[in-house]
Amino acid sequence: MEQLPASFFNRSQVDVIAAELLGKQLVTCLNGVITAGIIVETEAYYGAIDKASHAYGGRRTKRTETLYAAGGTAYVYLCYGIHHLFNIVTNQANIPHAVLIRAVEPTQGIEEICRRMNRPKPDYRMTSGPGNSCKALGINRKHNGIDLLTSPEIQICEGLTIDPEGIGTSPRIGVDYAGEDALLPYRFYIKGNRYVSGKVRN
DNA sequence: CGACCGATCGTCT
DNA sequence: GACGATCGGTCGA
Repeated sequence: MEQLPASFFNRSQVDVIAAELLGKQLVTCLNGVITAGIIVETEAYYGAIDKASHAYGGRRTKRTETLYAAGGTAYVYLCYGIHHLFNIVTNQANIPHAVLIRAVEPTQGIEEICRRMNRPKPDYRMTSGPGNSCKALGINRKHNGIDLLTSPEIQICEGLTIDPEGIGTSPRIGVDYAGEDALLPYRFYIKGNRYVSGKVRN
């Protein structure tokens, strides 16, 4: 499987990257077990100028430091004390853009994914939502800061080509605190895909 | 269905 | 000491 090059992640428009990540494959290899899925839902976070971003206003803390790494770095953090959320840092170093992976459609290692999610058989809810996607693919805070271009554990690879008309957009989910920035159309998803989270799927 | 609520903890104030 | 870029269960209609 062919990995995406650094030039894909180093670009300056994170919303364009978020849309183009739809259809790509997110692959993990943990203890020799491969699990993978097609990315079907993403959100773009525009860094310093985006009130919904952890790096709004150039905010730099121990946690957000990862966002300032070069494009292609993994940013993983714990949300609500329970869920891990996986992001891909984009743009050049010191520009804290990131794409949140909100849902994937499983393609490899489905039995292992069922085991991790404690389900007897495959179910479209298994990998719907950012917390579930992380758990299903075995991603956790240990992966924060790793370079996706060279890591043996997590890779982003070529996948399906998605027709622009098959892509839906909407405001981002769960960012009401961001004022007017909560309205920006920075959520992207594959229209009609079963694994897309939330109500808006078409 | 939709609305509500509890779980649970790292991070920042 | 407060608060989430969430999830799954429960309750009522």
